[in-house]
Amino acid sequence: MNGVDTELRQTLHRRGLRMTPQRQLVLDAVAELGHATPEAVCTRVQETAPAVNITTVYRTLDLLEQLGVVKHTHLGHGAPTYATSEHEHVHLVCHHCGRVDEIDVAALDDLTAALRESHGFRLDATHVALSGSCRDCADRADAELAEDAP
Amino acid sequence: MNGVDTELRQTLHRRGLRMTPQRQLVLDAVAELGHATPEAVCTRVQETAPAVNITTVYRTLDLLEQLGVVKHTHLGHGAPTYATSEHEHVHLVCHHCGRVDEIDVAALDDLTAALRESHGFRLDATHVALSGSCRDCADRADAELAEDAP
DNA sequence: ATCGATGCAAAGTTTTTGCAATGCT
DNA sequence: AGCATTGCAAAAACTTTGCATCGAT
Repeated sequence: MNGVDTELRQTLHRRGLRMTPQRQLVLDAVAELGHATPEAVCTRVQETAPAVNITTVYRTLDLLEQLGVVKHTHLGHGAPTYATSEHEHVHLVCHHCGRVDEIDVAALDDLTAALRESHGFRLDATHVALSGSCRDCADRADAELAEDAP
Repeated sequence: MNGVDTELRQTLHRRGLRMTPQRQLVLDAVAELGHATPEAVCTRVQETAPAVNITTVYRTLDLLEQLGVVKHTHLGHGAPTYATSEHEHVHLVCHHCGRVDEIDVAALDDLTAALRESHGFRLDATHVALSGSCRDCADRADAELAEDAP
């Protein structure tokens, strides 16, 4: 029924690990939520299975990441967020309003190539968010500046 | 004697705030350490003044940041790191070995311009680290792959 | 003398760990 | 049945808050 779950079951079996309801639910939650904190994943999972402990969510997220099924991203402030590996993108986080936009990884291709050439550094563009001001907050800041010194 | 401290004293006075030994020490520690966690700053400060509490370090770092004297950066994993505003650079963090390199902000100028044009997003390149593999870890990973499939 | 700054202790958040009980295969 | 997985509780890591005391101006 769910291709992602079937794939996960097989991946687990290959390593002698087991498929459990909790793991299904966590993976489903991550896939649905797009990019979610462990806390958010837990809340979502508990809507279906209230008994699932947040400890299990943390452990499952770690496991799924080791298996390459999900990846976490640091948005800058508090908790990391998890998303399925297919859903990879670069995050633009506004540190004024907290808004998160997503852009294509290709936007960093030039930078990736340059860093590799100049420093031997292999950039993982999806692992960190880029921080700054979104259009709205930047415009608002500009407007306020204009008031002070017209 | 120390220009940074004198400047700080004046900045504080403008807002009716006070210059204290603790604030001097915290600022000095941040300047010396380059990019340091609150914990590391505290340790450094306590080498000179053992009585200084980590609470004060947190409070002082927040204050110094509000004043624009220091800025914090999220390196990806645990605690944020603080550096003086003059010392701004982009961090390259290896998530295999934890190594942190610094590169010039200019390396992201093209990206900054592109994001601003395409999304109205004003990138603050110094606020987040770029994550990936450093040259050594990448080479090591390549070598191991070559062993498995020669 | 005033009022901001500090230290201490305690609590809040987020994440990890140990261990007995559970349940997948 | 065997052993991975889970839940619970406790600890660890990181940060914030309340309050009485201290000290810069």
